[in-house]
Amino acid sequence: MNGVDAKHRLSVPASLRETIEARSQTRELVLGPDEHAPCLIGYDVTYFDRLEARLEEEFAADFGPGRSLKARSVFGATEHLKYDETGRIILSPLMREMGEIGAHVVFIGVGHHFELWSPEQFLAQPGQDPRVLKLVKALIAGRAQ
Amino acid sequence: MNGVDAKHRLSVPASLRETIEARSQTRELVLGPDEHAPCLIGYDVTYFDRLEARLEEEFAADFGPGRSLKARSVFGATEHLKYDETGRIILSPLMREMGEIGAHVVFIGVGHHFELWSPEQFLAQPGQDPRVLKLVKALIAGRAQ
DNA sequence: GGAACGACCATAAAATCCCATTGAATACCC
DNA sequence: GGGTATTCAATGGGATTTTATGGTCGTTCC
Repeated sequence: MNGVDAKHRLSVPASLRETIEARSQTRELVLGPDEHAPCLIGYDVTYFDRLEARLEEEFAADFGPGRSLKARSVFGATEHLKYDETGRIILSPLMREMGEIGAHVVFIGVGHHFELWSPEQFLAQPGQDPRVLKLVKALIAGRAQ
Repeated sequence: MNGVDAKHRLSVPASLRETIEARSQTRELVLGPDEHAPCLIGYDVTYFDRLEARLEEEFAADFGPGRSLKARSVFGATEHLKYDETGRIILSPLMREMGEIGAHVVFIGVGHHFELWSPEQFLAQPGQDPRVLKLVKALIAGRAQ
């Protein structure tokens, strides 16, 4: 669990940075809303580019309204973020709103992408692994002191 | 959300300028009406060229009324705009009219293109992410003071 | 003349960089 | 093994730069 400071800066965990750099050869990541849960979803730029290409292909000859709607819902609220030498990104108001992000954030690695949760939202989510829940609870308790 | 001043100047967000310049090596963008939504749609010039080529392909040897109708609806009222050192474009009366643009504008990046909305029109559009809506509402409220 | 437009300069706020500190995990050595 | 250096991740805070935007001053074209 990492903190979000008064300047809305957030340290991306070093381990995550490592995999991002290995995959994309950049210090960038793409962040956007998750479609189904109150959290943010992030990936390296190569994965984003593949999504983009797929959509482009799918709607190749389609200048119609379907394209516009779909594209907007998929990409409309994503941001490309570079992190600096110390590994920090800045969370925009939009991201903070969509992820319901407060003073702390939980990073959850999920295979090819990762999720960003407010600890409270994470705990409130039904069907979580009790072991993970226990860990997050412990982390929150630690911060509370 | 960026403001449109009394001279109808509008700052293009720096992040968008960056991708435009990376893709097209120019400080230009193409702006036109969206076919199906009350907003403007913008591209870098290379994407515009690709759209043109795609249309050319689709209608190959067909010079009938369908082609010109489509061409008109896609390219009919577009403008090539250069932005200056400070990143501002000037919105013509036509653009302001077609996009129903008033004192403020919402930029939405959508993969290879972007959209320009009047905040009010954006809110009125069905199927939007409620979290984005909430933020835009807050921005409008903030500007209203 | 004067309205519209463009090239500049000015400024406040926000983003970004840079250095310092904390603190935990690891390596090292006796 | 116990205690102590060392490394590096995470973070705090100030300095610096960039962004968005307001304003001024010529120019051009009716």
